[in-house]
Amino acid sequence: MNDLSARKIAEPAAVVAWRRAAAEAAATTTSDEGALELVELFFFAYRDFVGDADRLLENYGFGRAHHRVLHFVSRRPGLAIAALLEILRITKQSLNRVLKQLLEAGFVEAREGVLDRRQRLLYPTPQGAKLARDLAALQTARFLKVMDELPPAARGAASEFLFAMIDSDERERVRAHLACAKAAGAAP
Amino acid sequence: MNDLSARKIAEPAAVVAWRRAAAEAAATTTSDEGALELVELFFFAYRDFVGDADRLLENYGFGRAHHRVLHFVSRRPGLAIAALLEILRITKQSLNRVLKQLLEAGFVEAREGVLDRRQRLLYPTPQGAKLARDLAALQTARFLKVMDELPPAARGAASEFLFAMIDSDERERVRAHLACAKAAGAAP
DNA sequence: CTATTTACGTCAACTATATTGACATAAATC
DNA sequence: GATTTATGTCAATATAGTTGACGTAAATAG
Repeated sequence: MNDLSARKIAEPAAVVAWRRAAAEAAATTTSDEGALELVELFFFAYRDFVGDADRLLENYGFGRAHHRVLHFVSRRPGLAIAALLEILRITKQSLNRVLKQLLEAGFVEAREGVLDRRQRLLYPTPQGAKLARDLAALQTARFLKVMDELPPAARGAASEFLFAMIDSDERERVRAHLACAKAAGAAP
Repeated sequence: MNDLSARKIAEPAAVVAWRRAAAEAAATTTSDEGALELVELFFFAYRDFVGDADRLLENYGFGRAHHRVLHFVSRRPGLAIAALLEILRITKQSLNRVLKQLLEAGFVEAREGVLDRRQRLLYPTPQGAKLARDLAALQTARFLKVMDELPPAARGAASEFLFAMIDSDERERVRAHLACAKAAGAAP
């Protein structure tokens, strides 16, 4: 029932039907009704997207908050507290509780900054890096499957679409952040 | 700074640069690194997407939970409790707190089911319908702006992409739900 | 060199959203 | 008449967040 290889064969009926409906709805311009559908689709898509990781996190006694911290620390090793707070948009008090747990459990470690010794730069431990990879694998698997299901022409569009959904005054920051993460990920 | 009309002219630099990068990254197949970027873009996009509504909800002393209930009740008037619980994937105890507040504040009303008198069918009051419209307007505005920024060929792809992101065994349900909401919305 | 600012930690009280578990009621159904 | 179903409710608990106040060490401005 949950077999991935079977899905490709068993499921396209809904996808095909949807593709037709979507194409009709968005043929020329997007209507208000079409936009309302997108609102709901976005809600359902995000719900299922985070659901994958939630189930794995339970085994470690962690929640979504831990996941987000571990993810961004792993993607950007050497991240300072302030930078992390800005990404997550939470208060330092809220971060501190989950971060402390990750530090104590040995999934993240903090090193004194070399340029600025007030900073505590965050790094994943080997254990933390492994969990981050496992979590990321679940989520990238969903995207890779989606890309496989989508017609090739629509693949780049997904990325453009998501980027356009971000507040315009935040996009540069996000782009810089992604570039930084890409550089960090390429090294080891 | 937050002027919508100005954005169209002031902002496309980032969008254009991104479009090129996205096209390159997803030219043939989507790599693991590309999928990781999508994971983060999805996070940031959702964060900003719900942020709009959050600010409006504050004026009413409501939170996201109230928003979700009000949204689905407004989109599907006559929704039964059990159906709403399945959509939201929360427990009835959790729903009850939020729903009670919406009922007391006069944004939602419950009527006894005619076919099954055990059911409490939920309807938005005129006041609730107005708030739901205002909230939806914020979110559809974001989508409409995005669709405007995107090349026409990419517009249908957004909908397809989001639909494909939903758990495959949930898609039929979502599709049915959307069809129902569309029918309800078309009437008045 | 002193004064201020910055980066961070921490204690405390509180809110919002969710959970599990147990029990209650009325209506529908077998 | 017995059971299942749709819903409500009380209680305890967990998670994730908030505001506000205060502390400390290091960087930086005067």
